[in-house]
Amino acid sequence: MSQLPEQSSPQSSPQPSPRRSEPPAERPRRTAGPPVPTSADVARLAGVSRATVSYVLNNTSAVRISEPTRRKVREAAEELAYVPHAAARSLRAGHTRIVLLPTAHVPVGPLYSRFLDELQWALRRLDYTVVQYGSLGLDGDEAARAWAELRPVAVVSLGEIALTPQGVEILKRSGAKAVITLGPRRVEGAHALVMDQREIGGRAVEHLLERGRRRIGVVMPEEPGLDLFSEPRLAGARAAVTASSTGAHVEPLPLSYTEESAARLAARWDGLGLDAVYAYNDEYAMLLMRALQDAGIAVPGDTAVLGADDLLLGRLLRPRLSTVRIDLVTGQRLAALVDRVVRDPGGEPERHDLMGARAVRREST
Amino acid sequence: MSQLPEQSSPQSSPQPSPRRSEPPAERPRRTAGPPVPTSADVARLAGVSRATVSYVLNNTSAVRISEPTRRKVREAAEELAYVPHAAARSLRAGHTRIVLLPTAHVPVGPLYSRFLDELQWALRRLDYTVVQYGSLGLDGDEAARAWAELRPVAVVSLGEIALTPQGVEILKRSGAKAVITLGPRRVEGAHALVMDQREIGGRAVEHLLERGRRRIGVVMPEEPGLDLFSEPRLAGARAAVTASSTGAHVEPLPLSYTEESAARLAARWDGLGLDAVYAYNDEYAMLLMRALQDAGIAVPGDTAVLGADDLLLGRLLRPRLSTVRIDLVTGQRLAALVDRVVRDPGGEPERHDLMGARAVRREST
DNA sequence: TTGAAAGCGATACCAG
DNA sequence: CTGGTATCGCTTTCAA
Repeated sequence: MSQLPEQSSPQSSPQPSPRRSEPPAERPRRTAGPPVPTSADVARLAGVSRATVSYVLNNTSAVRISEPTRRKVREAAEELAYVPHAAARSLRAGHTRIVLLPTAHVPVGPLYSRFLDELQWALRRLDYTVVQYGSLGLDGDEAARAWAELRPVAVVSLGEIALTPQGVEILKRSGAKAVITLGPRRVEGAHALVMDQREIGGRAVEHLLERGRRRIGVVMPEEPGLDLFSEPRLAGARAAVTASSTGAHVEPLPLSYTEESAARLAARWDGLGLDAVYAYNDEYAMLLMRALQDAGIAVPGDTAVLGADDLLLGRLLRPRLSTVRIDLVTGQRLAALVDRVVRDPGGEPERHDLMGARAVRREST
Repeated sequence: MSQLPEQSSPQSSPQPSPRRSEPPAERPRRTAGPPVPTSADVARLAGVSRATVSYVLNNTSAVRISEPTRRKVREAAEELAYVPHAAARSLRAGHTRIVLLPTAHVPVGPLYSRFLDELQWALRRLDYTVVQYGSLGLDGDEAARAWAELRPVAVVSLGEIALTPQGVEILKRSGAKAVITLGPRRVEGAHALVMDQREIGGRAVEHLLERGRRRIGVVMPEEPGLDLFSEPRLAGARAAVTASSTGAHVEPLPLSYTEESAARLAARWDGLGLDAVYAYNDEYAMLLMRALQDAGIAVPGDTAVLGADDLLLGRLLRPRLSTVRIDLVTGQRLAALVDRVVRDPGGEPERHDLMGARAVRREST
């Protein structure tokens, strides 16, 4: 089974007087395949102790190892293609450097993608191991428990999975120094950073009010998972109307991302008596705008259409799509924040505004 | 620094006469915070042994535990919010159920997103732990080593990170049962499934030839990372031209995803003498089509424009965008494949065609 | 400068 | 039916 000579007889090197009962030479734990080299294998090949191997490979500064020894160890490691076992290491260390990012859906949109890329890159530079944990179809506590098994030092929830206060508690008790919500949800039972989606809805409505519109539709995507974003945006829209004391009206408009759904909505548009619509984001806005135009409704003449995300594609339509531009925090800044919280978990849950939003008028409003 | 009483003075308690050198009450391994409960804690609270705890919590069938004991254990676990330590478990077990998906960029496009969601979901149902490992800015072997540290049972590379034959070797020697490339690259040194991007370019050109076009531009995105996809698509386009023996011509057209770049390309369009363009995907196609129209070039009159991915948004432009529809393998099928290879790693590296592509004519060609 | 050995947490043997 | 206990791979004192 094992082809490595030194594995064939574990007790070949005569042990003067084995106090403990000799295990009967059976170790077929690994279902098959060549055995994975361990630091002990490296030590054996290099003719040194495991401790020395560890010192060399980790460049331990507290200890001086002769250069020849170092080379022998490195060469042995190279030859065996030795890769340290992260689980064993972190078990021993008592902690990991894992930053866990739960993901349900891969977040949509180039904005989010870029942000994620930045975040990962910055965290890696801070020597964290970034792990996105696929959590599709797990509910709150179930998910939290699954994440906790990995003993991450930090969890940055992008908001696609509902993180409950109990979930946060589970994570913290499993050793997570930082649990950070980055999304539409309010602060949970613990450390959390808020990316307030309401601001987007607010800016959208303010813009439409400035343009003189008073009966405002707000598109609510029917796709699952998006309500975490769309609900707060609607709330923000409502708040903005109230604050404006213009007596304007906000009307939620369910819409799914298909041409049929858009056409159906457009068909009953006249009956709705709206003079503007904030369409959740640019994609829904483009879809709806086309449907409205096809139904003979003039944009922005009869109805203003406003998106969000400032996609390049929105500029390709005629009229060019007005939008709410979202300035996300840079991944680098968030990474720094994660690092700070990890190093000093004591602080109170802070509320950071990680997002700015402002309307960009083009031609559709 | 630490506010925990037992931490305040490590050597304060006088040591009477310990038989063994008493570890001086110091275990500040965990930098601070409440200690994470272990199965030993659960055992203590429940008044049983750790073994029993393990049996109960894992529903070990080979052993019968009385119902009262079970309840005690469960309650203790609940009370302590006990979560098993994945590292310890897999260390003991000698293997993990981790399927590692390296990610550099979050893949763009709804097609890919849906596919990833499906894959994750299906793998979870097969009881794998899906981990996306952020690998931005790691080169081949470096990345492979980092992945290998987690001892994944399988690695499914979506093709954003260049996986070298050595990388594959490293992974396999670290115990990975299945290493699967799913992308434009050819089969590596090991198990690999091929998603041949050339087919897309091929279908695109065939469609344009059928429509009577002979001088065909092929957009090559200048964005980094995309060349892994665009190069094979171009190769496929060339192959299709050759196979057709129409004497048609293919012209690569560098383009970056900005209006300026598109405008610049459109400005020199007449000089290029092309009567069709396959624009990599729908997004680039939409961008270019608008630029061409703004430059007074008729689509499809003067030039046919073809995208790929069949995005909904392509139908919103006028003329509606023709496209190459890509039928990706379902995540479920790939998950099953992963599972099969994991269970029987012996088989030869297979080459599966995981993708179909066909042109969909709308109005732009 | 190097080596021996104690554990980190969970599991699965083998006695009782 | 339950409880010791050896073990996985690695780091880190402590001794030599």
